Amino acid sequence: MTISEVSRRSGVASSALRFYEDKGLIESERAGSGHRRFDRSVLRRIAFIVFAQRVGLSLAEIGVELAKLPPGRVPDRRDWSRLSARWSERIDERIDELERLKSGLTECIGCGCLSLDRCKLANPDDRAAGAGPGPRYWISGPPKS
Amino acid sequence: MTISEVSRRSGVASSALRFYEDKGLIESERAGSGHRRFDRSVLRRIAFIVFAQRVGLSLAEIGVELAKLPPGRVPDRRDWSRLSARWSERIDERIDELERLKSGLTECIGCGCLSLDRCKLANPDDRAAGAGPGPRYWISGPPKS
DNA sequence: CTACAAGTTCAAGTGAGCTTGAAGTCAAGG
DNA sequence: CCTTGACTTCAAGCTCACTTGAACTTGTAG
Repeated sequence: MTISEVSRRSGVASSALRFYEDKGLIESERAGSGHRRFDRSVLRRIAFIVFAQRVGLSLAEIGVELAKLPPGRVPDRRDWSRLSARWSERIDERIDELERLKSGLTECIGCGCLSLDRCKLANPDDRAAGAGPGPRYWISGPPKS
Repeated sequence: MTISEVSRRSGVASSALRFYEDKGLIESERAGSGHRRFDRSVLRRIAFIVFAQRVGLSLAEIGVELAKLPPGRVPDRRDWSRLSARWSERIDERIDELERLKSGLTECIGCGCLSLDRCKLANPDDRAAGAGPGPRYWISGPPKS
């Protein structure tokens, strides 16, 4: 398939596909002309990438996951489901967080408890500031996750 | 409170606080020295900002929400809960999406259906590509949301 | 008075995830 | 032969959410 066909069928812009290839997330061969030719199996890979992004993984993390697929052959159902297993956890964690946020939103911001340095919801690890850059460690802890 | 105290109590870096003030998300007065002095109520505002970010709102969207708070007085419980109401929807949508992703992950990527231009899960609006930049319209539809 | 920490502004840098533009190549149709 | 359009590379640009650095002023402790 040409890059434009892959783009059309996947909904991902050609520029993004080249970008992904650059990053090693997908592969292609070259026609004599130098044009990319993609195998149909790339569509499933792209699907995985798109899904994983929605789940909240970075492209780097997605790359790590994709690297676990068997090299040299087209991955089958079981290869994919092995990868998928780790997602479920991730998704559940995220859902849990959202549930916590939802209740915190009424129980915590609505009431008077939200002093931020006290509130268990906002600050579950009781961390002081300065333990890292910006607010991004908040609520779900340091980004080992 | 000084900026460093707000930073310590909120867990948000001073630079981020200045950034938020620049963006109009928080306010301060100035001591004779030109140093910022924050009212205690800013902590709740910051809490709201941090929470809202975790829920997935951009700072711009958060600004719009915060602008709905009554001007000229410290917001009370009811002011906050009015804002919060719209969150619940947003959170629920996001949870729904994650649930869909979770099932799609086993039902769709695991099996053979994931052709991306067909799969209802990946492409619920049956959109062709080219309808926008990048893969970001995927799965949850165009960003009117 | 001297340090020094903490504050200020403003400009520039960072990283993620792409997009856009310039300049050029290649294949097919008229 | 000429145009058109799809492709190529490479560099630069963009948005978001901040961070960092330079240069400077203020407040506090000894």
